[in-house]
Amino acid sequence: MGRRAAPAVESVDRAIRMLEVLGRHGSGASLDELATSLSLPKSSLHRTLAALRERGFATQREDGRYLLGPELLRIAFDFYDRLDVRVLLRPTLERLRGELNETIHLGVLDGADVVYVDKLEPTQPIALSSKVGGRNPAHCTAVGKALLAWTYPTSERLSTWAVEHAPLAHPTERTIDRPDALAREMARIRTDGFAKDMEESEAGVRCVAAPVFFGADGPVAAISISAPKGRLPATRMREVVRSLLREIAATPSASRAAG
Amino acid sequence: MGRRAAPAVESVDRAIRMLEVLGRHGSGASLDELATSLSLPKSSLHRTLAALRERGFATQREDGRYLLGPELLRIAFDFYDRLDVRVLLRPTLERLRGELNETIHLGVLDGADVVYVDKLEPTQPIALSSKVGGRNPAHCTAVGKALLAWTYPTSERLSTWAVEHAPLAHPTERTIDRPDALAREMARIRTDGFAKDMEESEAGVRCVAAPVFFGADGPVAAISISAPKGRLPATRMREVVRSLLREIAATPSASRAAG
DNA sequence: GAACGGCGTTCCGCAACGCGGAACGCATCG
DNA sequence: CGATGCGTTCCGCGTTGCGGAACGCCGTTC
Repeated sequence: MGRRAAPAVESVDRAIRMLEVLGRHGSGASLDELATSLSLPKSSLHRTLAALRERGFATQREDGRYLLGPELLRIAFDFYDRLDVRVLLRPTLERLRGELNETIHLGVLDGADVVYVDKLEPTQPIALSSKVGGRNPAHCTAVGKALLAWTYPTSERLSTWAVEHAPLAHPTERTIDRPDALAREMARIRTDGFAKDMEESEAGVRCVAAPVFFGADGPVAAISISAPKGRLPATRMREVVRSLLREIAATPSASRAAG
Repeated sequence: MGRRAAPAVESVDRAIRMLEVLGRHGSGASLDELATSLSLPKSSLHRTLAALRERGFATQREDGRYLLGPELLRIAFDFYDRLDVRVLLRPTLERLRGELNETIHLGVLDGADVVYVDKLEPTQPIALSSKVGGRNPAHCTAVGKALLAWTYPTSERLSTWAVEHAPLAHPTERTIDRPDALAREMARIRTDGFAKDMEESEAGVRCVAAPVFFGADGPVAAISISAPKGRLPATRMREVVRSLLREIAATPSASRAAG
């Protein structure tokens, strides 16, 4: 960990570091634990903790240990609920379209389906039938697979999903719907960090997709780029994936928080 | 809202107020919006926001608007995941046993069942068969009903739960298992703020229970007090409920966050 | 195309505010 | 009963955060 520049407001910076430590202690942290892990004198900690307590960002158990407060949780859950992914990701989608000039989709998971919440079309002539509000089976689209891979991050949880929504549709001969093959595909997606759709939902159409997280465990949405097979040979596909991942990484809050 | 005493650390207090405002704007707040809603000069805001940004508690969109940052969400979700309800609520359970000298249970919801994660026994002779780790159908116990009422806060969501876990057990003649009656019971529980079990899971045993929230939307656990019918006539039941609600309210973070 | 308004950002001098060492109060333990 | 370990309080020093004012960069207006 490199040297950090002087914080803009020291007391605020300290307060946040305290919250980070408190967050790691599900059953509370003692003043001393905080003092050693933050290398701060107890009196300073105590003062700042008082400020946090006043606003419900920290609480104190009767035995003295400090906990993360309910207000912080409330604010986070609340914000998460009203996150407007469409507004937040619009600039990113536009940059991607500008760079690649292909169809860009933004989708979320709803049961067995993906629902498209936004779509940008390229200037080149192309007619993909999807539209905002439309649905597709999750397991045969890139957006859907990207969402599934991180929403159900183990084979067990994925297969629970699969049996709940069986039978899985099979729109093309390349659709992956066998449970074991699907599980392997998901594992691969998690390793790679993105999902592909090689004509699995529509003959002649390829897509790549990657999830956006906004700080949560599971993905909030996924972004995909779709194009006719002829415009997405393996080499261009790699470039497109690189652009996609770079733009997501450059979007405030979008990429997965560091573990 | 009454006059607030001088905050322990002004800059920290301001930072928190900023986070609260940011949390209300799912698609970002402009500097001016923050300035007016917090009555602070823009230069001060700017400085503090820089500190928040450095730690990922705020981010800025390319158009300048400020958002709640991913680190705050991460910390909150993370803490919530490792919340140790048993440790956190032990003191509360002990106070309740001290006050009432009855059996106290702490339970969480798991599918169709409640699972008891803690239990305190009274000094008076009584043998309730439950034990830590044990299970009971949720819909016929006070703990379970308290959890269901707020986990599935509408009749629709409750009936989804009910069909998923049908058929519902019917251990005593007073068990409520008809869907419409169950929905009415849940509505009543939400209005009252607590659940009763009038010999619905075991003949001769009454319970009351209330949920604990820890800042989230849904309850994390519920606390119940159980006693033979003879020791819980209507009048004592009211007292017991009052104690229960009071102790939960007095427990840091436990009660529902203000909307 | 000059003037304007609205936005986020930077500067800087004043003093308020946060800083931390030291002492305190209160438990528990040997 | 002294020793230890905890959270808490005090207080004088000087660093740090404060906010008014000015800046730079857009789009809009006339």
